[in-house]
Amino acid sequence: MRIGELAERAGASVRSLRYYEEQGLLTSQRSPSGQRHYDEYAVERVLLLKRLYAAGLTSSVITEVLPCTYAPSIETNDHAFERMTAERDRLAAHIAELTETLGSLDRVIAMNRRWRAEQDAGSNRRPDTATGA
Amino acid sequence: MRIGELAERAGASVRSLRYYEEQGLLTSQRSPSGQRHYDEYAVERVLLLKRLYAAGLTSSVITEVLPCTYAPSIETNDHAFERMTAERDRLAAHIAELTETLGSLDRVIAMNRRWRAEQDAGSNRRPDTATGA
DNA sequence: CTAGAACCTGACACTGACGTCAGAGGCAAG
DNA sequence: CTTGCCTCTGACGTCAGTGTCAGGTTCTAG
Repeated sequence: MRIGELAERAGASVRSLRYYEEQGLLTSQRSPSGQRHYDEYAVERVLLLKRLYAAGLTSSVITEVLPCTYAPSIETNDHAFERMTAERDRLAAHIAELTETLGSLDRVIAMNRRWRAEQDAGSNRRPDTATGA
Repeated sequence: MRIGELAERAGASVRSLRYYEEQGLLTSQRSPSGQRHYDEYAVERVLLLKRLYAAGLTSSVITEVLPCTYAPSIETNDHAFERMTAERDRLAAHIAELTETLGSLDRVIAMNRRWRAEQDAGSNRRPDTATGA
């Protein structure tokens, strides 16, 4: 399949796919005329890349980590494996933090709901202390 | 307290604090000479700002949302409240996605662990299909 | 064959939350 | 008064992923 189809099927822009290749994250077979051709695996691969990007990994980090998911030769893998687990932990911590923030938002929302309920009951304290920050 | 102390106590850079003020997210009393002075509440406020930024909110979104946590007059609040709940939902969805990604990483790590266990048992299939992407 | 769509490389633009530097003024201690 | 640290404004730099435009080639349908 060519780049346009891959882009559509993986939900990425053509520009992004070329960028991923430029970063060494995606490979392609080139036709004699220079056009990129991909196999079916590429779709999954791009989806994974998108997820890793969404998880806050940078191109270079993904570069370090990808060998883990691709060609698991023990040699290339030692560093990649370490990096992978490190990023896993970082992500887990980040999720925990976001979950706390979600809790803060929920508290603020709850307080506002209460205020809206007593709309004209004339209570007016500062909610700052309720953010849990 | 002056900006340097606030920065230290809130774990932000001086540059960031000035930026927050520029974005209308943080206010300060100015001394006659123009120096910024903050009260105790500012620390909490900056911590909240940091969390919101970490949650992926942009300055303009925080601007829309902040009235909710600050001066809950019903008027300013209507839009802010909507935006707040919308952002809450967005954050929840994002956390869900990150959690899935975490699962993907865990699967990849688990596979790698197995490979490392059978180090020389000569099995060599592609792990691509195990990413769950 | 020909029109139009898709592709190529290369390069510059943009966004957003800062870092950082420049040049100038404020402020407490010796 | 001076030394040294803190602060001020203003402006430009950075990073990373992507949009977008330019100018040219390649594929495909009619």
